[in-house]
Amino acid sequence: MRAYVRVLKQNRLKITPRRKAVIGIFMKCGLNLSPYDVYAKLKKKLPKLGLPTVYRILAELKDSGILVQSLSDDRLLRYALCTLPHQHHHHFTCRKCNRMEEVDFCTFKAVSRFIENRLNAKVETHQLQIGGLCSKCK
Amino acid sequence: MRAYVRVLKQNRLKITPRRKAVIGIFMKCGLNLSPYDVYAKLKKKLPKLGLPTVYRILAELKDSGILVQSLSDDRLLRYALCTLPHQHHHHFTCRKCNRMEEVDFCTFKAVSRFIENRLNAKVETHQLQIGGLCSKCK
DNA sequence: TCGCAAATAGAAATGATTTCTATTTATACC
DNA sequence: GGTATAAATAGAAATCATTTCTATTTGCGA
Ligand SMILES: [Mn+2]
Ligand SMILES: [Mn+2]
Ligand SMILES: [Zn+2]
Ligand SMILES: [Zn+2]
Repeated sequence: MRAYVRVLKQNRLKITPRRKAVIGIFMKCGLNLSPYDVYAKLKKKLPKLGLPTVYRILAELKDSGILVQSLSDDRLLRYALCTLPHQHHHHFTCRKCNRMEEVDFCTFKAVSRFIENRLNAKVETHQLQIGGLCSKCK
Repeated sequence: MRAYVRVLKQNRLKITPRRKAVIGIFMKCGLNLSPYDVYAKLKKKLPKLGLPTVYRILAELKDSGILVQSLSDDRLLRYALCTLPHQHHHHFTCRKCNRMEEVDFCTFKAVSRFIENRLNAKVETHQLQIGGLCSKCK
């Protein structure tokens, strides 16, 4: 939490109970969570919490690099903690427990070269979603 | 078009003017289109066309393998023609003209091995979105 | 401690997508 | 070519995740 507070300050975001609570939820369960998931998990401790606040905080934490947003098949918003901000990598998501893990390995350069040669295009971005079963769930 | 009609029949879908028109739009412009894009492009020729019909036809054509659905950052539905159905490959999308091109090259096996060794997880799926500028737009 | 910009709650709006139902249409069969 | 039937469609309405708005509260620098 100490480190996250530092990141909040770096980004000129005030250290509010809501923001700490949202980060706490992710630290505790380490899952891939939707805004409503976060809202539901915090509703007991913070009965006055509003859903728009959760949406805003999640977006801010993403912009700060604390969270990553995952594009899932259902096209709903989902976020998870990222421990390697500002460093190119990918994420593996368990389809059963929904846990997300860092994948600090990328072979995209070869694909990029293939595309630039074959299609004569300029490759700028790539995003990889990896799914399966984590060590606990398989 | 001939080939697409065959695919429709294989999937027990009737050959209707709407379905042919939707396929025709993709054949003509070859872009990555949202349901509303398709609707707008067809509204002149088919003034009575309804948006729910477009949504349904796009989903059917995707299920038949004629179209692929792309996950874009805005999380809206988007479809494009796929000429390599039932064959593992990826797609490159031009951020300027929105054209989509086949990328019949994949280096994911190495990433998969890395994950299985490092995380002791079972990798099942992967999806790759590639963006940049096509040969015409760059 | 005080003042103020930032953060929040709650209500409301938005807008993409889906559902529902009555009507129309493609096509298998004669 | 005509007919029966299930599939397809239009149009209205519902759904529901997400965003916007505004009055109130709060963190924190001075
Ligand atoms: Mn990460
Ligand atoms: Mn394809
Ligand atoms: Zn798991
Ligand atoms: Zn282009």
